Amino acid sequence: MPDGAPVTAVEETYTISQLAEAFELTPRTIRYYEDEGLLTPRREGQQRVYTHRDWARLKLIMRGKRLGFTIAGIKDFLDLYEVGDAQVPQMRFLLKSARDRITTLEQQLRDVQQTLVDLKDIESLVVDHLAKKGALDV
Amino acid sequence: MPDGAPVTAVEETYTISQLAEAFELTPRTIRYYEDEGLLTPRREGQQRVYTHRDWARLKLIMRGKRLGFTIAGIKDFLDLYEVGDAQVPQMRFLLKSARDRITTLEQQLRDVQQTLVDLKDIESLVVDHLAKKGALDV
DNA sequence: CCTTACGTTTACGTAAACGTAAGGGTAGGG
DNA sequence: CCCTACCCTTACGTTTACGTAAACGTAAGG
Repeated sequence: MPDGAPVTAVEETYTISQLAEAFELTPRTIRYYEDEGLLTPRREGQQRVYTHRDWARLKLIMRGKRLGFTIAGIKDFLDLYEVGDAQVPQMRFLLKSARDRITTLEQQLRDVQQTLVDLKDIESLVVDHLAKKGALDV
Repeated sequence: MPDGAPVTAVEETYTISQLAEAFELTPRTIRYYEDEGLLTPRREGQQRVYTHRDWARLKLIMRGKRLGFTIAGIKDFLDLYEVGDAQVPQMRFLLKSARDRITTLEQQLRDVQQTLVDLKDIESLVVDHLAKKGALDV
């Protein structure tokens, strides 16, 4: 190992369109998330430079979207992951936020499970119906 | 029991504002759902008359909203419950819809569960932090 | 008869989450 | 040097899911 080589590898970075393609978004959308404070990429001149940290955040953002959260809701959620450097009153606030969100997620969990039960009932009902009609291929 | 009494009780009905209060919606919202084809109440003169069937549909609508579905998505979902009187091609379509929706719901289930794990981690992390700082009351 | 409380329709307003176009900068390749 | 392919900002357009206001009908109560 040559002298003076950095201990940590040079961090891998991404352009906006690389991120866009990876997450099947448009650059416009990613800039929008920045406007809303969900991402804060470094700048090189005018260009945005994204790191694996932004990548991770985008994964959380996409998950939040699949759960039907609003962008503002996702922002609050992301803030919860930044607990490290918070003072006591701020941490109390975060704790309450986290617990509130846990409550609604537990409701959502029940809703998803019940809906899955309903849909599977419907599915077998339809399959039976089709079977009787002689349209046998499930 | 006097002669000629109806076998089935007179069906209980609701006004729009009764439904609105029960589900914490506004009448405007309920009329909107009608515009979008989610509800089709009977009319008495000009007034809408809702039955327990509409009540049940509204419960499903609210669940769909908690799951982050769009109104159009909820409409498709409600249609699945109306399988009874469908012809074979229509039933094939419904079957595919149901299965698609099951797939995304199973993804949503995983998302909810993972997010709950994350949030509970964060919660205990914050609690520990507060404990160390002497702010002991959990 | 007048007010209050409900219901109705029609229609414009609004917030959220982007899409889309206009106009311009920069780096590399032929 | 020009073209292509990116990047940027600014700003107006669009869809969804209602809110809100106007203008009116009707039945009950004082």
